[in-house]
Amino acid sequence: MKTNLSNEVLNLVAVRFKVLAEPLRLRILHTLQGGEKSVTDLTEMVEASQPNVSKHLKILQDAGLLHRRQNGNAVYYSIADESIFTLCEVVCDALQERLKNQAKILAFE
Amino acid sequence: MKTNLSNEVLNLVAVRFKVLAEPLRLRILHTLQGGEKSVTDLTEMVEASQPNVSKHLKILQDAGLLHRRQNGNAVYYSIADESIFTLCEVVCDALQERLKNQAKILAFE
DNA sequence: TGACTATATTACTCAATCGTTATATACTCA
DNA sequence: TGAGTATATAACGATTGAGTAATATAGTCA
Repeated sequence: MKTNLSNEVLNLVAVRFKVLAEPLRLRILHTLQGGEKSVTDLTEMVEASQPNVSKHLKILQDAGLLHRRQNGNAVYYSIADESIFTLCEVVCDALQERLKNQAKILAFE
Repeated sequence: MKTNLSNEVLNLVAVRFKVLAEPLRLRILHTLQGGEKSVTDLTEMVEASQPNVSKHLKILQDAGLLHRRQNGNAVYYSIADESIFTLCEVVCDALQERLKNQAKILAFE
């Protein structure tokens, strides 16, 4: 990536990161990695209140990360953008690398 | 990534995303992609106040993203974790993909 | 040492956002 | 239609974080 990113693009990227910067939203996304879930399912699985889950689902959907499907009384959400898992993976790898280096430094002192 | 991420790990990932969720910090990182810069240089290049830049530099350094080198009166910062550029790239690609699909949908309606 | 420069820190204001409680909306089924 | 269930929304209190202005710290050089 040698591109010269404009401020506008960086703003959009920041917005995307902001959406992913909430533990509960990450938990929701991670849960949905197991496939489509209803709001009730999610509410139980992520152990949060229903209004709170609904609010975060809206944020994730507005960001284009989730797909919404209504069936009768229930609403089902699923992952619309798989790139988020790549992002999490890259972050996890970087964090592991960092911890490994810190451990190395500690061992030498 | 089929791993079952614990809440603790997701919290750490969220923290990392939070660090990257500020336009000014992204601008600083992007500027540093051109190589090590002093605080004064950065302050001019990202067009922000010196105290503000210093504050964000501290946040980025605490997160392990930047390396700090002091030479006399000046302090030089450089990228310590290249993975951030991968992250930005993945986000940019996803945003482009999304826009492309939206354009396609508009064209058919 | 004293003036100057570079960087960091503190105290403050303002805006954004999380989670909660209460309530609204909308679908289903008897 | 009316009761019951599922989801969304509104209003609120509390916290967090960005940017600024003022100041502290620390290095350089005459």
